[in-house]
Amino acid sequence: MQTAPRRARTSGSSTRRKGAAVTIHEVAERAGVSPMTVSRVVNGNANVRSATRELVMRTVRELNYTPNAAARSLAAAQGTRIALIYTNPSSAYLSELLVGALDGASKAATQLVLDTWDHMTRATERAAARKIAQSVAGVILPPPLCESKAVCSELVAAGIPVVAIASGRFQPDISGVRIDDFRAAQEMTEHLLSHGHSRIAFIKGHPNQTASGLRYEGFQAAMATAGIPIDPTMVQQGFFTYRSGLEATEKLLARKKPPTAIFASNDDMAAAAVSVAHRRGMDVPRDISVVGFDDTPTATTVWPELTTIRQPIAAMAASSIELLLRSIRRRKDGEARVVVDHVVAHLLVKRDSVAPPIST
Amino acid sequence: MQTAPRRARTSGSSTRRKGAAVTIHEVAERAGVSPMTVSRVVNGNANVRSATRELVMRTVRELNYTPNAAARSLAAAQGTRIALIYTNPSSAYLSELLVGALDGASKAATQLVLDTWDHMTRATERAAARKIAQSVAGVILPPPLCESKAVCSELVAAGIPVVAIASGRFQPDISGVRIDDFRAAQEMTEHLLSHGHSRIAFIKGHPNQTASGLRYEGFQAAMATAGIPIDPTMVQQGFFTYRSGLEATEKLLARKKPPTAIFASNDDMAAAAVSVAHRRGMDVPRDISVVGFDDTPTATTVWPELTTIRQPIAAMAASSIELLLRSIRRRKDGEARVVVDHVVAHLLVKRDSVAPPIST
DNA sequence: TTGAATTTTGATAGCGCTATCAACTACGCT
DNA sequence: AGCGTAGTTGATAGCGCTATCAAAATTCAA
Repeated sequence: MQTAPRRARTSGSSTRRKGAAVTIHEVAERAGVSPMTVSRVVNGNANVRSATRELVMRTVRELNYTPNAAARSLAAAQGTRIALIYTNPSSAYLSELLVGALDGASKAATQLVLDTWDHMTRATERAAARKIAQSVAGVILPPPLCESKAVCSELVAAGIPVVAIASGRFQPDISGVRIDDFRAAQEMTEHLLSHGHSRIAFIKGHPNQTASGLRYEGFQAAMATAGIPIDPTMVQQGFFTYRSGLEATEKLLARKKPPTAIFASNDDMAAAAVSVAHRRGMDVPRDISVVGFDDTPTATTVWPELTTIRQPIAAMAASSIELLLRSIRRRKDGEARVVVDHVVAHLLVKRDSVAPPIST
Repeated sequence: MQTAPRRARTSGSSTRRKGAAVTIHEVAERAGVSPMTVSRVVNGNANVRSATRELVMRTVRELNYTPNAAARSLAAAQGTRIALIYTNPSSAYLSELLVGALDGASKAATQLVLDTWDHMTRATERAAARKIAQSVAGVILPPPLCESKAVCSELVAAGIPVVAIASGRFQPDISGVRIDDFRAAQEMTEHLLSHGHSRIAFIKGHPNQTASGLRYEGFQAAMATAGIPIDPTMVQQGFFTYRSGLEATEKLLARKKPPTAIFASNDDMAAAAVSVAHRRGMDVPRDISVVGFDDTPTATTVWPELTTIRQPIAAMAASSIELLLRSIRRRKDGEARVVVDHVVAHLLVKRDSVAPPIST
């Protein structure tokens, strides 16, 4: 029990000392164990007798101890840096994603590094993945990067944990944090249905993203349940861009019997739909209802503001970091890679772009 | 010269050692000085002979040394954290701002903390400012927060350095990083003029932001130089929101002799102008040209893509961090507060929303 | 009951950096 | 010359935590 030296410092001459922060030594002393044991408990190491563990945990709670992040990462000599790699174009999430990730990172005292991978070939992506794998302990992959088999496999091969955000498919080997796209699309369709719409058009998302498929399936399911057959000409292929939304909507509204509602797979395309409707002299939502998906800033920028599905991107990013950290620690303790699929709740945000159809 | 122990470790048995990271010791050894001296140089401490300083700096550059953030904040017992406080609503900058700030922060091994101050009264803002001043060493203030006298004065009173981003006015007491809004607006107006436009309408920005005034003045100056009087009814008050742009444009286009070009003080309002024009059956840019300001994602989301002024927000955020860090260090060394006004270059981005007027 | 295999615990030695103060330079002065 | 005084530099001692390995306590088989 190295109580003596401790006492010496505590009562003694320690010239520089931070404010109130409780240290691991104080916890150790109070609990009557060594700092090392406290460290083990705090880090969830297995080899601690459960009686000891509980004693320490209680003390930690009593003293309200929080490990010092700087010291931890210094001692661990394992710069726990996490990379967030994004490909800008489609990513209207970005800012929220960053806010959440940064928040999670600073809570966990982890350094977050950003990387943009634009205009890359499959080969360059592979190379980049290999390179980043050497400098960070974990990677967060928002769409559409998380759909790239090349990137994922390279990262997994390098043995670092990966979390995919908002990826529709639950991939083997990598963990995911996402909403239930299927269910959300279903709810949105039901929402439209409940307003009395039946001629509902759907603008699909980019085919390279699995979420697109799930959203469409959710739509199909709701329509089927309502017993309304889907007119294939009322389903247009989009690519998540405003431009593609414009084109899809033009086709939809050029029909002799246009839809009374348009369900676009994301907000940008929904905004485009509103724009085209306006151009044709239609009022939204009086003449046609339009709904989007994602609740990006676009949804509240356009007028009328869009009814859409909110994904808690920030929270998702934050929990990705926690997830990553947990598996990094686990890996260090030699445990097996654990893959989790974390589904978080979405929310149907009702705004001003939906009304009952005129012809009801 | 404590070379001996150093050698021992270098050649010796050091069981745990991080990958490639260059340490302060390596720099010191190479430069033939003590680690302490390197530390002093890196931290910009004054008491180092300039010959020594340069030698060390060269070595640092040669070895590409980056201080270890964890070790630094552990030793200093004073985590150099800097806060980025934003008020979301108007801030379409956010994501770029964050990317830049994060980049700057990680380069400088500083922790960045984010804070949102929405829906606050002057009093709560004061309180929040006082509180944050205690937990961080510096603050970055993007608009519109940087225009709040209450916040600024509180922060300045607390003695912590503040950098205002993209604030039009150059405030005393706080440093700023911004573009030349006046000049940029002038250039944009000249651009329109050079295409043959003369009936140019202007949609002003929110009156509580100084940049709004400067942009309008730039417009005025260019028109004056061209010898074209400004029709006051062609100048509408906007508030940087899409909605306000909608209303302003409605008024503008309802006139018997509508403008041939609209210069909106930001991209959201310009996008709104495009939308209204479309609704009235006008083609952009054939029937009317529209230009924006800021080059936010909105500019490339709408169709046609907007000609606008690009502010290098990311770079501005990054240099804010550097600026802040420098004055934090300086303050620690007991030097006086230094206020700088850093004007960065803007860029006129020509896209598809401008064409010569039909009636020329 | 005893010895080996196992689990649990603690002492030691840093991680990379900086605060502190002592030591060592120049200088200018009586 | 002798001695401050300011300006530079370095040695020392941690910051709070964890990797490592040895010691101690426990379990289990024989």
